Amino acid sequence: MALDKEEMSEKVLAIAETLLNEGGADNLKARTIAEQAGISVGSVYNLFADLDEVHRAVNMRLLDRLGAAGLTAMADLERQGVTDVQHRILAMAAAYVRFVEAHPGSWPAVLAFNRRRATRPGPDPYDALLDALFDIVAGVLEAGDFGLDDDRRALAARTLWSSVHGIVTSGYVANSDSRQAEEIWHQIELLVGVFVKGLEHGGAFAHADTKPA
Amino acid sequence: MALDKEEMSEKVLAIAETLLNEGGADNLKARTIAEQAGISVGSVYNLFADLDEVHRAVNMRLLDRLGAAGLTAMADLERQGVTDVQHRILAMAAAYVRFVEAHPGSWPAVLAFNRRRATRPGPDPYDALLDALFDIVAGVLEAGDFGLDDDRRALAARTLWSSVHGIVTSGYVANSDSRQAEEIWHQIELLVGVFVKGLEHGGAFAHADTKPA
DNA sequence: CTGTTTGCGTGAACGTTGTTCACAAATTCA
DNA sequence: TGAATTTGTGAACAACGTTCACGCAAACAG
Repeated sequence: MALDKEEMSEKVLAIAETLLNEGGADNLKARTIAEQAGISVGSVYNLFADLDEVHRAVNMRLLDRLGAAGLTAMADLERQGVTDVQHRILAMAAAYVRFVEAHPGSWPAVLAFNRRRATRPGPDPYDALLDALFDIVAGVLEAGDFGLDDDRRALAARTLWSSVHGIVTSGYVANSDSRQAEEIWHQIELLVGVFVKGLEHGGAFAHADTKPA
Repeated sequence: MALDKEEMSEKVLAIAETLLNEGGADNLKARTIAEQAGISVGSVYNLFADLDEVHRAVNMRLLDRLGAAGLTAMADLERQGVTDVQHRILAMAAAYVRFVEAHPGSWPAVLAFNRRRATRPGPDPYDALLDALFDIVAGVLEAGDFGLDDDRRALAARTLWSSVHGIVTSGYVANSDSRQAEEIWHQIELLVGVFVKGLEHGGAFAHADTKPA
């Protein structure tokens, strides 16, 4: 009858995700988790080393779902026979925006947590998940045939996606009016349009001789 | 002999800035401030309502300095007679990157704090400072003569600067290797190059008919 | 000059947090 | 069944933000 260790971990993570989404990182408290899960505080620390591990696990799940949403969006467009690069990038961005909007509290927590982590040894599962997103974008750019070599295409993918990310996070810092959502989408449309046009005209190779000091 | 109330506030802010820069937001503790400033905990709360107000004040100073750095960079280029849009945008971005690199601990704290604040009534001094940065970029774009109306130019400025911001923040989440700094600058060069090329070829008006669901 | 008022610095104290740990219960093994 | 091992428990600890009754010193009134 009693829940398995793994099942209880899942329950704890589900509770943690709800708490994060409702009140941000400060709302993730050991005692609240224990109470809502029907276990004691000590048991939480029996399942996870500390709250950081809980937070990390929740973030992993979120990033996993985000990657899946991106892949789904791409698959949908493929089914419709859409091959236009601009359309596909915009669809990826739309999936990203939808995801962030669906997790108003926990997505900022993902970023804040990710920024706070110390330099750890070994390959980071975090980076692996983010790289998966970059790879999707790079795949779309590959179909665009802009005459980019692999390195330059990967650079362009990271640049484009970091830019989308910046627009979304900059846009959602303040009040989340509906005007805000419109502004964000206008910026994304402008970015993607300009980016594709720029790549078509070889802007990726336009080097200026200014360097940072 | 004893410090003025204003002088003590300055001292507290200087200490707070150092603490934030060294250990992030979690390192801003009332007792540490009190100890280093040579006053009691209560006195800190006599000068500031709570630690959030201290953090906010530190962030204001940082944003102020960032705006000043941007203006200085523009003035320097003007003195050299540089009017090229790409050069000027890159100089702005370089100033931004330098600033973030100079404040490895407190700049993430600015972002995390800014993201956490509740919807407050009235005009936000935060937004005012950020708008000042956008205005500088918009001014540079105005000199580019891309055939943009005011609204569209403002949108382009926000888009471009949010993108730069995204590249910088995405790049500095993990280990701050020197390779990381190079990657960031490559992305910024690519972004600005593509952006300018895209604007020159009317990419800002290239609308796709895909909309978010 | 003295008594009063006002303002500010003080640090003990409160409530809440993450985390630990000695112990009890339960489960597994021999 | 008895022993051994694992798992669950909640009281206890340290550290945190924040408050507040108290005392001191300066400013003011008479």
